[in-house]
Amino acid sequence: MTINQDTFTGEFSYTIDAKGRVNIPAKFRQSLAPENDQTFVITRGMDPCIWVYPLTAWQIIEDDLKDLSAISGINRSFIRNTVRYASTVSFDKQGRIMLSTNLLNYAKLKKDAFIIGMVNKIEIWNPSELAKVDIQNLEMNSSEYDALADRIIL
Amino acid sequence: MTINQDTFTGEFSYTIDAKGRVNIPAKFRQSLAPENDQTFVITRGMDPCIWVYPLTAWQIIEDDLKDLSAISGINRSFIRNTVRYASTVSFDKQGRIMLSTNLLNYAKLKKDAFIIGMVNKIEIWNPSELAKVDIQNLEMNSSEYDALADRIIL
DNA sequence: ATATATTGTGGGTAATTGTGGGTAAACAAT
DNA sequence: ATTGTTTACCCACAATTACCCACAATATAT
Repeated sequence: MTINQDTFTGEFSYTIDAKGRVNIPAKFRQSLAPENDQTFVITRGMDPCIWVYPLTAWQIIEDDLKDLSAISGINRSFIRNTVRYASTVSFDKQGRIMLSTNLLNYAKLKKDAFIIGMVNKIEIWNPSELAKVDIQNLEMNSSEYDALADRIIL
Repeated sequence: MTINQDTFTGEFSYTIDAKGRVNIPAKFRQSLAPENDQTFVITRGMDPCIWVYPLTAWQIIEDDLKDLSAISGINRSFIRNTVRYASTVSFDKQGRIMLSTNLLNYAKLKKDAFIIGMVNKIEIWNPSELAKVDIQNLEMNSSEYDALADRIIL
C-alpha cells in the first residue's frame, strides 16, 4: 500500500454536477502527500484539458519560472501563459474540487469528465476531445515516439 | 528453494469469480519481494492480455517517465498511453487481486484465466486468445527468432 | 495412513466511494 | 441595509469495494 506519493496513474470517468464540481478519484486522493493539505492547483493543459497538480509540485514549477530571465520576450509570454490560469483548489468532504467556468470552457467540459493519471499530474478531459487527440496520435506515430519506447523498457 | 526475487516462471490456470477477482499463484506470491507490500501494478499488455508488474518494478518506469518534460506533445502522449491503463492492486488474505472491467474487456477475459510467468512480469490470458497467438507465432518466420538466439544462450 | 497445513474458490457484511441536494455564510451590486 | 449570487459546508443514499469467514481440494508432515 506504500504507493509513490504524488504519483497518479489510471483512467476514470466521472460526472461534473450542476455546481461545477468533479470527484477526484479516491486512489488519487490517497496518493496525494499530506503536505499538500488536500490541495491541488488547476490550470490550462497544453492539450485541451485541465491540468491538476499537487500543490507542492506546482510550487516547484513556480520556483523554476522565477529563474527564467524576463529579458527574453519568449520567457515573459511563457511565464504569463503558464501562471495566469492557475488557481488553488481543495477537495471537500466528498472528495470533489470546484472547477471555474473559465477552465470548463477551455476544456469544453459539460457533464462527462474523463480523468487520467499522468504520473506527476492529473488531466481532466472531455471524453470526445480525448478521443480526437488519441486518433491524431495514432496517425502521427513518429520516430521520436519509438525513441522514447526504446528508452523506457516496459 | 530461494528463487530470484520478483522473478516469475511457469504457467497456471485459474478462475475469475463473479466479483472480478483472480488468484495469483502461490509461487508468484512467494517470490514477490517484501518491499512490494503484496502489491502489483496491472495494465494492458502489448498482446491482448493483462500485464502484472511488481510494484517496485513499475515505480522505476514511473520515475523514468517523470523526467520527460510535458512541453513536448510526443512526451505527453507517450506518458498518457503508458500509464493510463495502469492501476495498483494488492492481493487479499486469500491471495487474489481485483481486475477492473476495463482490463477484463481488453483481454477478453470471462471465467477462465491462464497465468504465465514472464520473468520480470506476469501475464493473464484468456486461454483461447493465447492459443490464437501461439498459432500466429508458429506461422511467423523464424529469422527474427534466430537473431534472438544469438543473444540469449539457453 | 492419518493428521495438519496450505491453496483455490465462493459468499456475506461493513466500510468506502460517487453523486445529488440543502442550507448558511461570504461576497457583490445596488 | 437590502438584495441577489456565489461559495463553503453538511447530510443523504445507492453502488461499489474491502475485509472477513467458510470450505473443499490438495499438499506436507508425522
